[in-house]
Amino acid sequence: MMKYASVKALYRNTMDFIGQEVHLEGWVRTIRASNAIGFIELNDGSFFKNVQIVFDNDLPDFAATAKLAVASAISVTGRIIATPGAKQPFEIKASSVTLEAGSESDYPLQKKRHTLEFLRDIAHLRPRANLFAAVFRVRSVAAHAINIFFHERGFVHIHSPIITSSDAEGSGAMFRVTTLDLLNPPQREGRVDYTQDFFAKESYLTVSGQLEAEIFALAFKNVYTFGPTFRAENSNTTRHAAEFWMIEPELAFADLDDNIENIEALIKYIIDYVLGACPEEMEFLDQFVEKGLIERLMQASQAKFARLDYTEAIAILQKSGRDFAYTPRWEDGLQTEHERYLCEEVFQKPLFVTNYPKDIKSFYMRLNDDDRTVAATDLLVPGIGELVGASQREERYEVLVARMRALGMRLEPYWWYLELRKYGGVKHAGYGLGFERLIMYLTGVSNVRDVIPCPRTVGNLKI
RNA sequence: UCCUCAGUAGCUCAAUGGCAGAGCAAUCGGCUGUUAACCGAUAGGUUGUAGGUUCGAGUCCUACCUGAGGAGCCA
Repeated sequence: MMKYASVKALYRNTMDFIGQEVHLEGWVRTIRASNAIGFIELNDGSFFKNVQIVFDNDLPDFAATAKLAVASAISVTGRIIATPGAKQPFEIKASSVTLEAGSESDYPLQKKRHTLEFLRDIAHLRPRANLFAAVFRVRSVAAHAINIFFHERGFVHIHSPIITSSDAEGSGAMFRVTTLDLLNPPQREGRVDYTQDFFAKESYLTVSGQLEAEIFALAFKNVYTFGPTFRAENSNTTRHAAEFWMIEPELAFADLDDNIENIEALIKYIIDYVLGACPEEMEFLDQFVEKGLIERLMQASQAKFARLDYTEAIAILQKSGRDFAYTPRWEDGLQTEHERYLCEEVFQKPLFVTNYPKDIKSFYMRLNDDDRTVAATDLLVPGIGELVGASQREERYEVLVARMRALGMRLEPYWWYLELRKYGGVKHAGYGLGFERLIMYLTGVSNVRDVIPCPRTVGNLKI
């Protein structure tokens, strides 16, 4: 009895299929043929690996099949044969091969290593390359792991808004959202009159869902957001995209220590989940992208993350004897070279740096008793740098207002944020986890443009 | 935005200031078990763009464009 089979099912339950006739549909990854026998490697998208289809000149349209172009879509009927001793554990002896959609000879993906730069130029085809097949399945599985982690712990998933009227953190340039005619905008007293814009005020794409998440943390206790965020900064590095995804949990009745515990548990959960669910993908990444990747992740999952007070971090840097391009100074914060030294050389594992100077951190972070630092932490991981930015939030109304005034912020746009402090505004804490940076950490891929389906960076919006 | 490096065939790369080439891919042919298959042949070029130096520029100079890496900013 013939049945449809996914390639994943064939690999995961091979014994159930041996000797059976099955039907598959997928795309030709490679094909090679002589005048009497040929081999197709078929990928159906269900699994990282391909299945080998064998066809010989008993097939009525053998000659046409042997000339199939790479990337052609076909459906195949055939019998599963065990092939002990061969590179693949089993193969399919085809009794029929039907062309579903042809391909052309100028298909750019070859059976050889391509540069990442070239593959970025063909972003519409690169998911068919092994590297991206691995990366984007890991990305999907990691996203799922995050949702499971939080739901198992009773967190409520909040869909925070994409369009916002406030510059949430005072951080980063924002993309303006408008329906005004840019060639002839309405004006009033020499300036653009945004009261005539769609929302009757200035509006932007969000740079963070945090402030809105706080609203819901003070109703549901534990919440998280998981969605796109936008930064219009003119930054061009391997770690920055203009559009990226962020996970922003917010925990009420929680302080910085509770926050840190949650972060560490989340990251270990994701690592374990991905290693368990994507063994083929991780094996490939370990072999071709970063040697020792799996070992590195397993160690991170088992070891306790390091913790270091910021003031002590500066002292370590100053005593290191290293010739840094930027001399470590307490009031200047940590430069990339400082973070790398601490994380990759001193501790050699994920590292929480805590209690940063208030003057280099955002207004909403809770002031410590020393009056010069805030209850904030960055999680630094080897190879990536800052993976998570976290803080306990300033829940004391008067302290928050004083801080905002000191920074010259207008209070009016934040009226609701301040009001949260008036009505049962308990201590609470939260963090932002950059999802693309997490995927880089999990896959060993070193450029953010290669872990996001359609990357947006300065001057680059291809697809 | 700043610094550095690089742009030559579809891809990856050669070419001392002196005839623009190879491997892979493609196309055609051969081959009965391949798995980055193999063997033979064919085709493929405004050397990123615009100027300049020179008898002569892929090569040297200037500007610009594009890409990459690093820094700043950040997740």
